Amino acid sequence: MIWQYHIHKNIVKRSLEPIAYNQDTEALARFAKALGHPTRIAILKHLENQSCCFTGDLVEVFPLAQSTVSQHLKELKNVGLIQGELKPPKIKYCINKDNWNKAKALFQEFF
Amino acid sequence: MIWQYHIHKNIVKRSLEPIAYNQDTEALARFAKALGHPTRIAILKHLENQSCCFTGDLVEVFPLAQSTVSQHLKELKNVGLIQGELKPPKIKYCINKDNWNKAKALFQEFF
DNA sequence: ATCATTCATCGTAAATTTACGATAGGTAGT
DNA sequence: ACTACCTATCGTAAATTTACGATGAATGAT
Repeated sequence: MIWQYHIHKNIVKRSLEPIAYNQDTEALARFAKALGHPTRIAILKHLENQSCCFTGDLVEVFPLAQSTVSQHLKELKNVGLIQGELKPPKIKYCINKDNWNKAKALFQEFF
Repeated sequence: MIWQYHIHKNIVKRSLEPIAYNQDTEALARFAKALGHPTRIAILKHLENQSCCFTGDLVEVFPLAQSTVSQHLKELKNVGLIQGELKPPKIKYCINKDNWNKAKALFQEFF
């Protein structure tokens, strides 16, 4: 049964170079990915109601560590759906209308 | 410097019980997550054009292993965005209109 | 019954995500 | 300068995702 050893040695060669999809497809997937966690959806819904809020507010709303909330905010910021404004000693987060509308348009076009 | 040992022994207690968000938030996040990969977006766009297609067609379109394409299809099927119909020896995949419209409505309401 | 075709599933490796506590940084007030 | 406050970042563990090749299951044809 020596062959078993060889069979289980299937080293996978991963295609390093990512597939180049068209711009809209990539953008839509990026937005969708950012929306792909209930906490982030909830954060955005909260921001839509309040228009703006501070990190601390969210930490009180969600039963999550402050660092975890911060991480979710970072992701939303990275795709551009929100933006932070320094209001010392706090940071005020708002929806980034431009990119919000971009995302909206992409989803509308898609569906 | 014995304390270093203890400092680095920060075992994380993960909150096992997931947060209960409201139904729509969960559903929207689930759909968004499924759309959160460019390949899956591309597959759905393809299905919108063709109305339907076979797994094999997609394997030719994308530079991905057959098993990988199949896995993406499975995820789309799991959230209900597509459905498969046996057309031996192939399987014909189409968009699931009901759930597609459900997703559409959730995104529209959200934006 | 056997074979070819088509696709799903298994097993696995690497990468990424998600959560936490601990720590660092930046600003306002004392 | 020191302190208090708020938030970002670091380091890490566990879970999940994404990719592959190999295998298995189901059907139609020979």
